[in-house]
Amino acid sequence: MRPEGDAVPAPFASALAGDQLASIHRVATSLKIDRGTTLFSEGEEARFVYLVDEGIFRVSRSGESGQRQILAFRVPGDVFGFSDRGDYANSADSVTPARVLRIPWSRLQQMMLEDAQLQFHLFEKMMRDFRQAQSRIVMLGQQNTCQRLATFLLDLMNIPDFYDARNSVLKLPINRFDLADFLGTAPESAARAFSKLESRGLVRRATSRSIRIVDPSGLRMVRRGPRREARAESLAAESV
Amino acid sequence: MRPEGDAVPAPFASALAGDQLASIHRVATSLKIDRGTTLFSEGEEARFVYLVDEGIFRVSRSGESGQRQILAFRVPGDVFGFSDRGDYANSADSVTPARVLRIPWSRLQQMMLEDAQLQFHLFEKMMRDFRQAQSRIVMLGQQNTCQRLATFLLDLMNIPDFYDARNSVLKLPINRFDLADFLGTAPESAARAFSKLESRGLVRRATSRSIRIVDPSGLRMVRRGPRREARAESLAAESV
DNA sequence: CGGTATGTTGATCTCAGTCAATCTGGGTGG
DNA sequence: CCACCCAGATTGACTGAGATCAACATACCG
Repeated sequence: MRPEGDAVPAPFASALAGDQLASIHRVATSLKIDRGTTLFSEGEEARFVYLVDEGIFRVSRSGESGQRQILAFRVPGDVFGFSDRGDYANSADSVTPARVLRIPWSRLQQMMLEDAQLQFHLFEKMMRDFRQAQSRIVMLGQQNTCQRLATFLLDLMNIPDFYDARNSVLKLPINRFDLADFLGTAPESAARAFSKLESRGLVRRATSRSIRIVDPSGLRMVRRGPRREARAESLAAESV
Repeated sequence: MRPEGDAVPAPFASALAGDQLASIHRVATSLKIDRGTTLFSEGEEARFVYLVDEGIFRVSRSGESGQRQILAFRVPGDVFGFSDRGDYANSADSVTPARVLRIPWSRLQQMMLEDAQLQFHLFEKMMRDFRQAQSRIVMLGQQNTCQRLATFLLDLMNIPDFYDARNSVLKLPINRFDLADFLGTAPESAARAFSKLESRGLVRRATSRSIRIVDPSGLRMVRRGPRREARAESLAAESV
């Protein structure tokens, strides 16, 4: 069993081999995307799959009552937009200026059947996304707001684009509204969670988009939650 | 866009073709499993993938503090036990007496690379599981306990094994503890949610494992939640 | 028939959602 | 260049859904 195991972020785990990327390029279109662009919406006919080249995308699903759940953020190397019986099950918009490869699903499907190796890469990507989704189920089912925020911050810290480990400065790619919809909380609760982590000396807010990570292992403690059995009192003094 | 769309349950969506099943049988072992048997636990070396033949399995992940989140129940036709960098990320136990095909992952991997069609079937299964996981993210992130229970019941109603549509009787395959860990609530909250649905005349509890579905469309209303805009008062009277 | 595990209900408390009131920083027009 | 504006962020006060603790009911099983 691996010991502590912060999840390895998807983009760095398995990139496509050069020739596979090349064959994808032959059927794909490279697109420059402005910030805030909607690539597709739930219920639309799913004709394209997208491979992120640069930038960040937000994959979300909305209930009829205005609630929105952000399912995942997609960063370079990630693939999204697979069809659910012909239609998109989710929506996707860019959070930053971005560049993607837009791949016709019919062509990709064809290529997957012809190139089992390529298909296997995509299978592994899908497996990773599945794992990631499962981790989010645990987060939403078991953790309180502070723990969720700690989890989110620790996940981001694995991505060099966002975390300057030298200065312990973490750049947040999203605003509080998106963060709240990702964590499944109200924006106010997200802000309060930041306050709490700050008052415990684990992080320090510089701007709303940039924080200093003061105590990473403290963050990991928060994520794990208080030990229920055996010396629960050591961390039970929540009321600081 | 499809209109109302209760999700099609996994096992009936795409079964493996006969010859593919046959080739899997050649490398797999069919196992009879007693109720309550642990197939594997988180962190163990992931040497086998499992295909459910009969019975129900529980896939779960546990935090250090004793909390357990049930990620999914697996029913006949479902595949589970894929490795996360060599190890199982989750645990799996049988909830009923069961029968599975145990497939060595190395052999399956090999077969997937040789038979792109077979691999594609597994890819589609994985995609469906991924979708299912995303739906659970939405459930846990956005819905209250009653809505979660309604969602669960409606999902079960799509599986003929559990739902006798003729008599509107739904068999629950699990106890309240498992249900609670699945819904991400306390067992008491699950019981209270049942009470509430019953007091609203949507279901009737026969035994703790068998309920009569009185008003399916009412259940769907609960799942959707109150319309926030436009005539919110029509359903806002929660305090019955 | 006890006896234990499960299920339900009641009472209380806590966390997080809601509403409202500032506070802040970045962008704009004068 | 500066005053203003406004969306986003934070904090406070209040409230409600759900967790927790405790009591009781029921069912299952030897």
